[in-house]
Amino acid sequence: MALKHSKQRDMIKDFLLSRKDHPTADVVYMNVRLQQPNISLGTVYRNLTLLADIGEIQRLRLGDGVDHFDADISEHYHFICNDCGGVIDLEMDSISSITDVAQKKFDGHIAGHVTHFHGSCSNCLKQKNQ
Amino acid sequence: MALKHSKQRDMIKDFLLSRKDHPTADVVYMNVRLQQPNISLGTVYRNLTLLADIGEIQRLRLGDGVDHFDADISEHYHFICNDCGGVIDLEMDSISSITDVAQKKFDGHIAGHVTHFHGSCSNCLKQKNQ
DNA sequence: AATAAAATCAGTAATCGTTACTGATATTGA
DNA sequence: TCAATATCAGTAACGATTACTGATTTTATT
Repeated sequence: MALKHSKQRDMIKDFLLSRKDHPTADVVYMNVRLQQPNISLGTVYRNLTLLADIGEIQRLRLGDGVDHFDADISEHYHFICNDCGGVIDLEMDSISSITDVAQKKFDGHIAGHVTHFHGSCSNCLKQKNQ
Repeated sequence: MALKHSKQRDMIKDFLLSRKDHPTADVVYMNVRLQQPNISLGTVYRNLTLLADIGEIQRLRLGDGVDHFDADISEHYHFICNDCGGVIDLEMDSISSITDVAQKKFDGHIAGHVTHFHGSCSNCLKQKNQ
């Protein structure tokens, strides 16, 4: 039952730590394979799921049908560009009070919320205005 | 190019209107099939997508890997029970100001947000306390 | 260091939700 | 009534993810 150390898991975590763009399992696979050519896609999926389960990384479901992964587990919010599909971390004040707003008239217990924002990133805005 | 009327599309929309629990495509399929036994699952998917595209229904991505559909297109928020998986409409004050909070330090354009809440519904809370 | 239990692996097959294709059918404007 | 075409049922294909299998690593114990 105890977790054993694995080189593959380390490489996956290290790769995620090196990226700020929240890659998908497939992107992780393609990149880790550069250093570890015979790693299996199943290993990537298994370790991403394991790392997310033990809380070392975050699994992001941003509505594009593909899971993204983020080694930054601090509470923060994401922006998805409708035009280029890019994912960007947002620097913003806390909105955790929305949980209280939702709790007010609800008789169950609200443990948390999932929020992300969408629109056009500054790069795509520039391109449109030309 | 013009949209033609279809009995199947009507039945799908009517079924969605009759439900408050945001069913998945498969649930729509199983139920509409009771009245229209030879309807195809592809037809259900195609019409759900079409209805969502023209804004007559809402497609909900709640993080469980399956799309849910809602004939109520007014702005409202959803609660997903971590225990039973049920989806419930929340009655709550507007939180649309979170878009402004996110916009403040962001140089792209934020068009909107996607939010849902999770925790334990009142039914599951009761069962745990027994 | 040698050993043994078991976690992890690579490789591959299977699953699941969804989409695309095809020839037949239904709807609609003329 | 007719022709154009949107929609259909049925089925095959797809992409993301998970499960399976026998081989390999890791790790605690000698």
